Formats: sequence, structure tokens, C-alpha cells
Amino acid sequence: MSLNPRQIEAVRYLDGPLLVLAGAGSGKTRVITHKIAHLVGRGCAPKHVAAITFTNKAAREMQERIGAMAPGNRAVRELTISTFHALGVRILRGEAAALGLKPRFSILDADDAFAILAQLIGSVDKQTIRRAQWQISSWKNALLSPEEAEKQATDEQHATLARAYRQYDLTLRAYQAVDFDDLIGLPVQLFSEHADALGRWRDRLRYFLIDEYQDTNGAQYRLLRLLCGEAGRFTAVGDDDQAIYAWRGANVENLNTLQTDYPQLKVIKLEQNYRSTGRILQAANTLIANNPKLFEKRLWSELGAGEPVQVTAMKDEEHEAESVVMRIAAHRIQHRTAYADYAILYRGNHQARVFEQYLRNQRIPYRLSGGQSFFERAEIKDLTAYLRLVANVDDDPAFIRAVTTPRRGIGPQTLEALGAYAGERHMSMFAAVYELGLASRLKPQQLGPLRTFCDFINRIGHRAEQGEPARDVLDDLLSAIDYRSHLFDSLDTRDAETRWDNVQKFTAWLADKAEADEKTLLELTQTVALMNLLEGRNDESDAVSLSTIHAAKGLEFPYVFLVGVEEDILPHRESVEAGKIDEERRLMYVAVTRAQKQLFVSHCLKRRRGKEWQTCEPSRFIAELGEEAIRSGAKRDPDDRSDGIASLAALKAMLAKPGNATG
DNA sequence: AATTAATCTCTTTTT
DNA sequence: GAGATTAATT
Repeated sequence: MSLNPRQIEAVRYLDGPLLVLAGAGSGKTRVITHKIAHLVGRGCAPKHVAAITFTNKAAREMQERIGAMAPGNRAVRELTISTFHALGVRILRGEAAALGLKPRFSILDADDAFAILAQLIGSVDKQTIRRAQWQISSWKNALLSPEEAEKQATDEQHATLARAYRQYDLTLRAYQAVDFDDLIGLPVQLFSEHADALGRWRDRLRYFLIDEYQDTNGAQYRLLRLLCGEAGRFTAVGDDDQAIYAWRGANVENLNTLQTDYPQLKVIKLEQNYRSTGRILQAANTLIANNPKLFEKRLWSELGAGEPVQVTAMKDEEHEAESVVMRIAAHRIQHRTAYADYAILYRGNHQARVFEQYLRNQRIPYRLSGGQSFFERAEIKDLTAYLRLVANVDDDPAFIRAVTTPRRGIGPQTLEALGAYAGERHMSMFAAVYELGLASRLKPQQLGPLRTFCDFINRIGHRAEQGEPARDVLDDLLSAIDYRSHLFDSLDTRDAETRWDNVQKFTAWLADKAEADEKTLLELTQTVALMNLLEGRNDESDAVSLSTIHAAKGLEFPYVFLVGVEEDILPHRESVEAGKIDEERRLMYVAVTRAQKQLFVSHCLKRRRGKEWQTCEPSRFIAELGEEAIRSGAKRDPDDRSDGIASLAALKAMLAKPGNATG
């Protein structure tokens, strides 16, 4: 497919900073990939071009698309196509010394950070710790140091949190570890303080393309500004109407800031939509017109008017689920479509349950978005704890996890004594094990296993350093700790088997990756915390998608069922109370614009809340879709769930025919 | 009083 | 279906 004039303009414009306002489905990824090709074609070396995304998935997809554009071109590998965080890791790895960090620092995930804070605060109340964690993250996103946060504190509670922030950062530094926010914040700090480092990176990365620009937070924007320099060698692509991540620090204002900081900024709008039919876009436009606008934008399409948006009132959640599932089953047969052509979108994860139930009943295959990531599974975290420790023996959280899993006669008593000793001397637990003074605090039967363990880790580390193949080192590590037996001893057979399976998948993946990227195991360990293994999980199987609206951003489906569109859900009650209707409306907008051919909106009249039934109001957003684009099913008898099918009985009969509902 | 069983309530999520 | 809170049971 060729580019339209606006897209061509965006691709070719290189005279200065450029902001591309790319409406939903307007081909923004195409612009980015073509622009990369254009830059290289114009003589810019691939190693000087950087495309920045928010998720690994987006980075991978971009890589694939560029690879497809220039098959067999080795130079593609020299491009920097990575997430903000992965870029941060690369910068920090190279410049760690300037920040008093060793190059093999560890990256802590949210759980590690939570555990550290819990210990620091000494509280057991999860809510409190989560709030503290959230606050610290916001401070880091705003590039506020603990000292500055403490100075700005207006009340005692804030001051306490700021002190916790300081303690937390000190702890991280002691562990030679950073958290996710540091991956952005520390490079900013580095570049602000060390002009030479900044110069090196500016020389290295000379043009930036930023995807989903509306999702950047303060720190990310600062990092970009530093790297892009005064001249503004970048193309930022984004859509203010699709900003749905303010709650985790994203700042749509960054779109405005861009205009202030770069007065020479050129703005190009992409308004032709290649995804949806006219009525869907009309509904989306009408809806979003209710929001205050940063930039005026109106999507249009050449795909014809299409079917009206169908709005249906349902009796309750079960009816909604049954109706949606039935309609999908019937629609698929009538239109000879695939299950993968359908998506059910909802506001909150818990809403998926009823639909899962009915889909299973009907033996309809489905794919559930989200869920816990591969790396959050206990068995994977066990293994990465070992790897982290091997790469950085000062990583106390990794030490504690590894030394206690599998159990090897080292329990809380021993660890407490060890931790106290290490704390007094400002050293890591691992280092403390080899201190002579420790012997007086521990019994020989406590010290023995510790020494054995640390010797073991050192040996593995030595081998990994020598560049032994990752596969060999991993296999030996696993058999030495007898992890398989650990799983089978502590779990029932079925569970143990799947977990062992996961471990093997993980090691195989690591080994492959090490080989493909020509990296040692230790180098790989550096970035493992940022990756998710879903990379390889290109589910080819035909299945209905179940997804939160958030997780569906960037995706598209021929037929979309948007469910539970009620007040207190979408918009969510807490957002209404906080006066954050605009973001909820954008969320609705994102949901509507996922649909290519037809959109089905439904809301329940009643919902079970514990014992009693609660009546539900249809969402204000339904009315905001406008009259014209909608066909309402509300007039019908609410007991009739057939919705366009002659009767429920006929539908069931149709589905009962053999060979239709395959599982 | 402490432990277990029943009960209810769920923002959104990546790195 | 988890995780927290409350009721029930020992």
C-alpha cells in the first residue's frame, strides 16, 4: 500500500522537529517505518537512527516491519529500535561508573521494590506500601530527588514518605540495583551532570522517532530533550485523543510542551483512517468532540458507511455474556468469519470472568489479554534471582531468594544474623559471608551452608565470565541446585510439571537469545528484567480476544463487542469522583476505534453486587456516540437476547448442528 | 483467642 | 479467581 500525501510529507520532513498527530488507524507505524527507510536512504547511517517505543511488543513489531521492507539487509540490525527502558539500560551500562554504579547493576522489578519498601517502612499494610511505592515512582517520574521531595513536603505524612524515598534509594544503591524509574531518571541525571557522556550519545544517536508520544512522562520527555538537542532531531508520533495512561504518570501536556520548547516545531495531522467504516468513525468523532481539544482533528474514511453501531440493553451480566457469546457464534457461521475476528472489550479485568464462563460452555476458543506475565511466575523469578546474583553479588534481594530456594538449611535466623552483620558494616550479604567476624555471630552449621552456597555462585559466575555457552552454564546451575526435585517435592505432579516446563522454556529461550544476540549469559541477565517472553508467543490459533480496553490499544478487530458500558464502570466511579472524565472518554474512544467493520455496545440494567441487585445506568458515553450512527436495541423486550437472530431457540438449534462449535 | 470457613469485592499496567 | 474481610467454629 502506498502512502497518502500527508504521510509522505511526514516521512520526508527533515528540516526540524516534527510532531505527527496520528489519529486512530491512520497508519502511524507505517510513517515511522518508512521514515526510518527514508533516513537511511538519505545517507544517515543506521546506527545513528533510534526508534523508541513503550512496549517490547511494539519494538518487536517495528523491527519486523522494517526487516520486511528491506529483506536480507544486515544494516537493519544496527538500528536502535528499543523501549525507553531498554535504551536507559544501554546508556547506564556504558556510563555506570560516572554514577557510582557498577556496570553489572541489577534491575529490580515492582515486587522487589515493594518488599524493600515494606521492610523500610516496617508496615504490614499493603495499601500503605503501595501508596508509598506509587508516590516514590511519581517523584522519580517528575525527576525530584529525595532531598527535593523532602523540602517540598507540606505535611508530616509527605515528609515521612520523602524520608522513606531517601532510605529506599540508599538501599537500592547499596544493592547496586536500580528500579524501572531509575532506568530513565539516572540517564537524565547522568546527561545533566556529564556533558561528555551526553556528547557521546548525541553523536551516536542522531535522529529519534518516538512512538505513542502522548504516553511519555516527565522524565522520558527530559531524556528525549537532552538527547535530541536544541536542533530537535526527532519525529514524535502521537494522538492526544488516545492518551489513557495519565494514571501512571504519562503527561499529555508533553504535546503542548513540545510546541513551547521547540517553536520551530512542525505539526502534521493524519486524519484519514484506514481501519474503520464510516459510522464507527462518526460515533468516535461525535464522542471525542465532548473533550477539550489540544489539536483539532477529525477522522474520515473511504471504507463506506458500514453497519450502524448496535447498542443493546441487557438484563444483567449473565444475559450480557450469554447474548454476546451467542451472537459471536451465530455471526461467525452466518458470515463465515473466524473466531479471531471478534474481540470482547471491557473496562476492568474482573469483567472477563462471566464471558470466559460462557465461552467455555460453548467450546469457543478464546485468548485472554494480560494475565500475569511469564516473568512474574515464581519459578522464573527463582531462576532469575540466581542469574541476577551471579551477575551482581551485591543484589541482596536476589541473594535472599536464591539462598532460600530450594531450601538448603538456611532459614530466617541465619539470614537475620547475616543481614544485621552486613548492615552494620555497609556491605552486601554475599560479601559478609566471607567476613571473619561473622563466625562469632553464627554457629558453624549455619555458616557452612552459606559458604558452600556463595562458593557455588562464584564458580558459576567464573564460568559465565569465561564465556562458556549459556546453555551449559544454565543446565549445570539447574542440576546443581536440583530445581526439578524442588518443584516436584513442594507441589503436586501436575503443577510441578507445568512449572518445570516453564523453566525449560525459559532456559531454552535464554540460550537461544544468547546465541542470536551474541551475548554472554551475564549480559543477557542485565536485560532480562525488561523482557517478556510473550515475544515468541505468536498465537496463531483462531480464538476470540478478551481484553481490557487498555490492553487493546494499538490492536484492531473486524467485530468488537464493548461490554459493561455503564456509569460507574465506564466512566469508572473513582474517575468520576476525581473529575477525570476526559481520560475515561478517551478510553471509550480507544475502544470504539478498535472496530473495523462493526461495533456492538452493551450495558446491563442490573448487576449483582454481593447479595443485592443494583440497578445500573447506561453510560453517558452511549448518548455521546450520537444518534445517527446508532441502531438501538433498547426498544426490544429486554428478555429477548437474540438480537437480530430470529429467536434464541433457533440460534441454539443452529449451534447444535455438528461441526459448528469447535473447541 | 485463634484458626478456619464463608463471603464479598473488585480500575486501568508496562517497564 | 485472588485477596481481604468477616463470620463461624473450635
